[in-house]
Amino acid sequence: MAEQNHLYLVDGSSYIFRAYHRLPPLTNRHGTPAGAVYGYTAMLWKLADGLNKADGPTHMAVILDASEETHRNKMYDQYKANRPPPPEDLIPQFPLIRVATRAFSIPCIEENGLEADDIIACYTYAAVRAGWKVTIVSSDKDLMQLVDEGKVDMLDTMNDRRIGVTEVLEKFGVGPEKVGDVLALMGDSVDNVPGVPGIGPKTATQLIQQYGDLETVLASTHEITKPKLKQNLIEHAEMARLSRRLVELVCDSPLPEPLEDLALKGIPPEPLREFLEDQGFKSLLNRVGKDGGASSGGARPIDVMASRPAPSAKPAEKEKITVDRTQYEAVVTEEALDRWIAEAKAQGYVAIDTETDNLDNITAKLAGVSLATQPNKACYIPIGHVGGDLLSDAPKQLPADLVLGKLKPLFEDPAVLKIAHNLKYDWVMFAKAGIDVAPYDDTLVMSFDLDAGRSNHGLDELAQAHFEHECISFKSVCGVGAKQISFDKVPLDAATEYAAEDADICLRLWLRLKPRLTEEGLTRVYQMVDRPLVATVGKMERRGIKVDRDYLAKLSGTFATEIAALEQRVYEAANGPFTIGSPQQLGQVLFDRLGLQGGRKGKSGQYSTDVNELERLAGEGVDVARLVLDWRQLTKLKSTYTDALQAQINAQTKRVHTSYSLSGAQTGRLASTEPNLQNIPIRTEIGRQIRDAFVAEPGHVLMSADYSQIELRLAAHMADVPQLKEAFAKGEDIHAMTAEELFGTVDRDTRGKAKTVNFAILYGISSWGLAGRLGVPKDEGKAIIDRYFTRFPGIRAYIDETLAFVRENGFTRTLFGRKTHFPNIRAPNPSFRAGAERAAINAPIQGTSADLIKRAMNRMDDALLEAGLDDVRMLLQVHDELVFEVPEGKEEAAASVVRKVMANAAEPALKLDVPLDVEVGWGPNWGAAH
DNA sequence: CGCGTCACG
DNA sequence: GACGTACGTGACGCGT
Repeated sequence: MAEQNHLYLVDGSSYIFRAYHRLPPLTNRHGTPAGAVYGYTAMLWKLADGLNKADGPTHMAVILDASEETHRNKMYDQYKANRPPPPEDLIPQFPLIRVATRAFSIPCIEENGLEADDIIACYTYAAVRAGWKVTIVSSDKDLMQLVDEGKVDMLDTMNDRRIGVTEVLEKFGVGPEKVGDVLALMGDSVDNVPGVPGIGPKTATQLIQQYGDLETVLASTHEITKPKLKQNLIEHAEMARLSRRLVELVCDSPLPEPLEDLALKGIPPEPLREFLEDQGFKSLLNRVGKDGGASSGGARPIDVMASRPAPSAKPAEKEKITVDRTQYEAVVTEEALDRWIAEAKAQGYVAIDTETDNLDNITAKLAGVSLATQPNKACYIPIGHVGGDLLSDAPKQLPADLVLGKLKPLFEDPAVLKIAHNLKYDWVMFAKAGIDVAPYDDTLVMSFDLDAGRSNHGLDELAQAHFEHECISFKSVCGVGAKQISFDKVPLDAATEYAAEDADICLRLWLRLKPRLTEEGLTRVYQMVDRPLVATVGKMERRGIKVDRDYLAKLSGTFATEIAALEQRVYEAANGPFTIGSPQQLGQVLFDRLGLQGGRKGKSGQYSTDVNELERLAGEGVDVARLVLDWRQLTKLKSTYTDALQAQINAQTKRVHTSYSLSGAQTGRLASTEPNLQNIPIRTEIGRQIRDAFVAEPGHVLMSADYSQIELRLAAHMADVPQLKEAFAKGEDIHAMTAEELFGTVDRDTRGKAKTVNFAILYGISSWGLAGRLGVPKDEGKAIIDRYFTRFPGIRAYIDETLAFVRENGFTRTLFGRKTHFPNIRAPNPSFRAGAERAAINAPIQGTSADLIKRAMNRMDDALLEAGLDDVRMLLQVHDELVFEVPEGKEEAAASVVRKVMANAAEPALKLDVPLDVEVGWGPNWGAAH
């Protein structure tokens, strides 16, 4: 039985865009990063399911746009130039299209230099010549040119509508063979095809109906009576001809794969099941095998985002892997490099890692780049290696310019997902080389979002924890201590094993962690908050902040003099010299030599000499104690700030570049290191001087914007405390209001106490601790807490609910879904347990605050750009504060944008019951900006 | 490398 | 009744 073959050509690229915007669950204001892929998967299933049915496919292929420029760009550089970049949460879905298609065992075709429309045209003509029927699965009006009665039709799966000649006539008023002429006249704003001004669909159709084709219209302008139309046709004749060529489909290119290879053989369940499990598409998963494809009840939306109660009290089972390092390849020829790049493109994702000569990525130079496309399939591309010593030559390697020139299109290819572990480091390295890595995933950030509080997130540790695999250690490759060598001196074979393994492990980790994000309800915080932050923070680190070295040196000198004077006075008062900086010696001097009373010994058997103890003694009139306190303050300021900060000024940029750890704080906060710019003094006048060393470039000011009492506001919202919410709404003094509620009167004393109590609440209160802080008996501390809970019952409920949840689940969540795990919440040791409980009460509040400022940071550069303030630069984040460098004269404009972005950071995901108040100030330096 | 101390939010 | 005495960080100096 010679049934007629029927080829279905799926326009994958256009489908995913429409699915993203139009699928019902995706009108959801957050979007879901797998939503468009889900729609695509469901659509593909429905189509492939039609095998053996009337008018169903016998052959099928998905056609994609290769990202390269096409001949149309050469004709017209404005072609598709007005396309906005795809939405951020759509980008990571592009590569998944290929993965999904492969899961159905359906060919996926793309070709450099050809758009999907052209490939579709080529296949359509070829199939028609072979006597086949063709259905083009798309609703792109350009493709309507291909429709042919009884041979070629289109299928718009969004509306489940067949498009034949009748439908084309309906839409264009002309047959398919004239559609190109109509399009040429009316233009196409989506592809930026110019057309002729003043001519829209109606006029274009009317003209083509009257004259037959474009050339005849252009040759007949003398007959046209409307003067403006006539003039436009004459003036823009060339644009119309150009437009005609732009909409012309290429139909004579060789087929990348022969027609017969597109035969549909049903849907083998296995790769499909794996893909659906990986994506967490549960309702589709239920259909695998069960109905053998019978159910085409359409795609039932959607459980992508359904956050099932996660069994996350215990981490997932280990999965033992076998790493075969002999399969790794050192890439030293152009042919090999091209082969790896092609492999990565075909795969749609690639794990990457960079090796450098230096850990400081602001000054480091690239030693090489490793890629991994599949487990055990990884390579290392050396580009900056030198000889191991003066006598040996550099190994054979490709020129760095050539390698980076070839990697750039891959690393910037929107259809290829780049995966790295701690991408921020690599991102900065590539940014220096003019490469903007995108789209990307970061397995460090994924691991942090999934397992904060119950796991470390280093690649080597994760390899051990997830795969029972021991990575080659950096030390074994580069050595330790004085004998340590930089990576660019490591011999090529050892470098390849080490570097390729990192990319290999990273890829395997990604495969393992990715599906857990949806399963555990973490896609939002990952996709919308932490993942974009990699690039946001990378930019800030590269910018750095200017520090006035001379000023710091002067301050160091002043401190040194004062410290020396204090030392002499301490020795006099203590009857002899000793090492003041040694708590051990100081304790002995105070409590043994001087015989002071009340020395407390801790578990180390050492006297405590901390600030509380010394303050107590100083209050009792012990001069040494006061002198030591002053000495400590000054030595701390000198060693940690005035001296250390000078050494941190980068020789190349003359600025200080901190590094922000994205996984540093379990609550979701950032942590700043080398140097820590989140603990620059402010609380004392003498320490505050250090802030004046942070300055703006000439012609600029530093601007500081900070959230006012953000954690208390969030507590008011989350615990639903009407009095607090009302006070914030009215802009009242919140501590005074608390004092009124607690003590019935407001004065300096009660307001101070109320402030302490408010903070105690945020930190997980204990009556003992509060009593100690307030310096009152513990009974009174307890009474105050009881009164607080009576006045603000929501607080009690919040604490009880939070504790009940964390005891049940082992983790807490912020308002945006961020998890923090508390393995100690059921610890037998009561002190561990109590500590976990206090931390668990605090984590949702501190973490939500972190989520908010991160959202603001991710949006800031775009908002500034939109306001024409692209020369305003966000430099630092200090938990509830952002610091900017602003050109003089633009302060007010910048302040307004910054305030707006920060104040609206919760929206549109959340509507808070309290306003977020942002205080903005500026001046020549950080100190003056407050 | 652990501890104590102290800088910040 | 034991436990330890507020949440989250990072850097420095001392002493081992």
